[in-house]
Order: sequence, then structure tokens, then C-alpha cells
Amino acid sequence: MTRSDDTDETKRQAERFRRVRDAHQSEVAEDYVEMIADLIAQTGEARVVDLSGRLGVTNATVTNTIQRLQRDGLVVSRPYRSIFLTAKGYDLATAARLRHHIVRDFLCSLGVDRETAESDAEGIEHHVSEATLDAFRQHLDLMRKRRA
Amino acid sequence: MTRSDDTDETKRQAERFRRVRDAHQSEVAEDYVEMIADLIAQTGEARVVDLSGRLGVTNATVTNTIQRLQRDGLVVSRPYRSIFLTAKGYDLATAARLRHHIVRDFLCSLGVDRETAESDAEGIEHHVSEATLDAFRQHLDLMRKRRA
DNA sequence: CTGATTTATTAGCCTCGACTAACAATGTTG
DNA sequence: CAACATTGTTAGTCGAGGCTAATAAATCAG
Repeated sequence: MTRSDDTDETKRQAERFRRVRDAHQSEVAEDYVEMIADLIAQTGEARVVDLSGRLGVTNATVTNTIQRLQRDGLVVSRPYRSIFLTAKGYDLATAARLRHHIVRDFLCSLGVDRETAESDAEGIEHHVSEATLDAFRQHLDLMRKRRA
Repeated sequence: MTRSDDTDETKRQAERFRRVRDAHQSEVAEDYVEMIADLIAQTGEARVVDLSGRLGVTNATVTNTIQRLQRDGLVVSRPYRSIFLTAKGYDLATAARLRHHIVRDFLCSLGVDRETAESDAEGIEHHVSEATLDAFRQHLDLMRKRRA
């Protein structure tokens, strides 16, 4: 046995960290498509300046990121035109929004104030597994029934 | 009014995203110091190979990161020697571990299985505000009393 | 105590996601 | 419709955080 043995727990731990790193990879993509979907729903179109304002980054950063998203088949955009979602992008946006709302509502149901819930949900949503999301949903249902 | 008006909500949203980005900045640091503290507590010392095994990255990556942490005053390490925490690093580790455990235990208390709770907590812990952490604590207390 | 094994470091590379500054296209308005 | 304001893109830079390959140091076994 070498000094640093690879126990099962060590491997599981490594796997957990790998998952967190993977989640980080998709975070930006999810945030963008979710916001693009919301913008289209609310204002009819999504433009670079809208995204940069809401994300708190520069136009240049958004243009850059949009190009990556286009490369990855999530959005379509022609130069100087507004941004559209592909079917794939739309699906991702829908899933992201659903998760986002569940996390936010769940935090609210614990008594966390709205703005904090909104803020924390933004970070948390990308790290919530299906199992945990189910638990959140169940808790929400419980609270709703209790109030009824 | 220009096309893309900066409403209050837009500004708040931008602020939320900024906070998430800030949290990302400290994530790696927190994960490292927490793990270093645990290793020292459990095995007497923290070495590069221990960290790389548990984090699921290469030795080179760990060495690199440790240099950054040293630059930031969180750890002390001499070449080919094991790694120590500064007072600042120790404090950060302690705070991180506390949060980590609350998040994990909270998820468990919702009925999420241990391994999933452990895994999700790893990602979630960095995005939980004090207010939300308090809500988690309260919920945990409630569950404990209910069982008693 | 020397040779083999393990561990750590260095060098060089990559992508992502941020920035600024300069420039190009679009849109608005006098 | 021409000038100006707004928006979008490009080019170039940076740090974080990954990687591999080569090398160096430390440790262990015989």
C-alpha cells in the first residue's frame, strides 16, 4: 500500500468535485438561455445590450459568450441582429427556469426574504440534483397543503 | 428613455449575478482550505497527493493552486514539504466546514440520501447567504425537537 | 547506501470568461 | 438625409484553473 491509498470514500469525494466542476461548465450557458427566453417572452426579443445590463457584464463579454453558445448549438444570431434560441437552447432554458423557480420558491417557503431567495437561487440552482429538487418540490407541496 | 432602460429590477438582477461570480472566485480556495484542515485533523498532514486524489485533479494542478493560495495568504508550504494553514486559512476552513455541514445535514433532513446530500452540498455551500443558512439551521432545530 | 518508487515541481499549453479600446453598424432625430 | 447616439463586434489582454510531459526531490526497500 502506498502512502496515499485510494479508498472508496476518496474516489467518491473526487467524483463529487468533478460533478461540481462539470456544473460550472454549463452554468453560464444556462443563465444565458434562461435569460434570453425570458427576454423574448417579456419584450419580444433578446439583444446584447439587454443581456449585458441584466448580467452585469460588458457588451463585449456577451457577444463573445453568444458566439460560444452558437458554436454549441444553443442559440442562433446574425451580426447586429437579435438573438434566438434553437430547439436545444429552448429546452435547456425551460428546464433551467423550472429548477430556478422551484429553488427560489423553496427558499421563500423557509422564510427567506424574496430578494435573498432570488439571489441565492441564482447560485444554487446549478448544483441541485434531481433527488434534491424532488425533496424541494415535496416540501413545497406540504407547505401548500398545510396552508389550505 | 433609451431602448434598454436600467430599471431597478435590472440592476438588482445584475447585482445577483455579480455575487454569484464573486462566490466562484472563492470556491476553490474554500474547498482547498477545508480539505487541508480535514486532512491535518485526520492524518496529521496535508500533502499534494492527498489533495489531488480527493479533488480528482492532477498533482500539477494542486501545486499550482497551492501557490495561488500561498500568494493570497491562506496557506504556507515549502517545496516538497507538506502544506499548512495560516490563521486566515484556518478561519476560512472552519467557516467553510460549518456551512458545509449545515447544508449537508439540512438536505439529509429533507429526506435526500446521504451521498446525494454530500454531493449537492459541495456545490451549494458556496452560494448560501447567512440568511438562508439561518433558515436551514432553524429547520434543522425544528426537526430535532420534533423527533425528541 | 544505493537504486527504485513515489511524490512534487516546472514548463508549456488550453479554454473560459472577464476586461478595455477602437471601430462598425444601426437607429433616431433635427 | 446627415449628424449623433446607441448598440454590436473585433482585437488584444488577463487570471483562473485545468491538462501533459519532463524533471527533480524525497522516501523506501533491499
